[in-house]
Amino acid sequence: MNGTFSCTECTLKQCIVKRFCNAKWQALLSENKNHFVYQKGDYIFREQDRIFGLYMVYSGKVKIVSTGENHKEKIVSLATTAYPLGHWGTSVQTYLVGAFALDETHVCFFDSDMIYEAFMNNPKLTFAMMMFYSQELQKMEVRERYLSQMNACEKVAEMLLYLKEIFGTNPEDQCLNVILSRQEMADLAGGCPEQLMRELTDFENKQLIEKKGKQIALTNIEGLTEMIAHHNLDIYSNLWKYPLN
Amino acid sequence: MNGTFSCTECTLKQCIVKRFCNAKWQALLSENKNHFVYQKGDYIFREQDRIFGLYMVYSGKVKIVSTGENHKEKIVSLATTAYPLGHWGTSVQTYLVGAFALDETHVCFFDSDMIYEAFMNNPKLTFAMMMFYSQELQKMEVRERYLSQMNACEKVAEMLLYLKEIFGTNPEDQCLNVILSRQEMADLAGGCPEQLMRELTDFENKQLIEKKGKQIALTNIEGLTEMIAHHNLDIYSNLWKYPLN
DNA sequence: CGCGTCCTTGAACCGCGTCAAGCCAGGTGG
DNA sequence: CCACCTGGCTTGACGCGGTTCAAGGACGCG
Repeated sequence: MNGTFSCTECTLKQCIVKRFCNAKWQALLSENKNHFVYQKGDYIFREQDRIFGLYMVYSGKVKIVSTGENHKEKIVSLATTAYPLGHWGTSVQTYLVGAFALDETHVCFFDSDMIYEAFMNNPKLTFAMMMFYSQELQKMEVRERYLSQMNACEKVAEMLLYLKEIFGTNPEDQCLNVILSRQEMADLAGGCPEQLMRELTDFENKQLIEKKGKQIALTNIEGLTEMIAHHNLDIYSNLWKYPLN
Repeated sequence: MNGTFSCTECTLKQCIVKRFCNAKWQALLSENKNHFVYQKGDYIFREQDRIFGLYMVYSGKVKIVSTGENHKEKIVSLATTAYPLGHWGTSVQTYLVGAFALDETHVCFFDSDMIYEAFMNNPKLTFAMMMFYSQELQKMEVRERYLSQMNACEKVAEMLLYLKEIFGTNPEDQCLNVILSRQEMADLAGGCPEQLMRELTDFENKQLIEKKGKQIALTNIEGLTEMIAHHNLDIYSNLWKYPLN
């Protein structure tokens, strides 16, 4: 697919391009952008890949990963609709992280030259993008602190709430709208799958969650929140929300 | 001090304002900015303080901290000349982190209204600031991964190299150009002072460093780098450098 | 039906944080 | 000028949490 999705006709209200570009630039970007579709399990880009432009998620679910020794992965963040991917920059030429589709994912792609011109001609777009990065960085700083101070059980609780914040839950059965392997959940919580397992069964015994096959229902969100409240996360309620609302 | 330091006459080449504002805006900002001096031990701002504008470090040494339960601090980053402090934003009204002077520190302060106008009228300034945040965020993502995978000894090595990267070493005796308490080093490495101590004495026995009172001399930087190289930090060499050079 | 992959649980080891006690240095007051 | 005191530094011993290792179970697919 190429250029089949028009920005001017796009109904995505959160999109930063849609919101902060004037009509002329919306049309210009729309004409020249690409629209790609990735299947569950595809890499959108990998660590060390060259950067050619800016990816914006149109729909779907993405994990952002960084790989350590022995190919041990850490999921450093999650992305969905309206999130930029991989933090495009001009001085760093290659991605330091990888982006992986957890589900069928549609992305818009703006090549570097074009998006640079857009930034130069739409101050509000550049400003909004700066705000986005600035706020993500603030969150990350607080996150660095609490991840270093939480124990395994708290990290798992935090992970579940983070998943809920980004992908949401099904209102009917409270199930998370995403399916991850135990390994992936451990990569996100920052532990090993065995320990993750123990915490999950423990949570189930305490009736905080319910395991339904690969699905997880969050039956007591307040209970989970209380478990980690003492880490000075009163800011938690809006910590992981999309920052430009 | 107020308005005594003129941007137009400033010789600081790294300053983002100096580099990316036109002459007219340099003069305008210069007239209306404030210049503050903080002594060693002063807070520039604390967590939860209201945000009134943007701080830029003119000279000195600053630690950025986040506080957890029982007032346990984590140093989430360090800042020196030309670094913005606290990630000014319009939607978040209060700082999520605190900034603390480790040494006599001079800062320029631009109030929110003024800096907003500057951003709207100087696309290259906004763009450069966006790039700064974008790159800091990338570093932070990789950092989140390796901090979660390193053991105590590696974290201490990483901390020492980070200190060198930001504040540098004295070419004569290789001593770090900054003095921190054991507690602060532990807050930075993400451990307890006792463990930090053990690693430092261990490093000294291995002739990687030398303790000279409160000073620390890095006598074998390559050795320290090798200790953590297996964490896929080949990007380390420029990872913590000031990103806009 | 058989195989493979992931999930799950148990057991053992060990790294590191906690606690406690001694040490050293710098500051203060007699 | 020296004795005392206080706060940070240093080292040792202990115990717990979590990772690792190993084995059995469940599920899906050919």
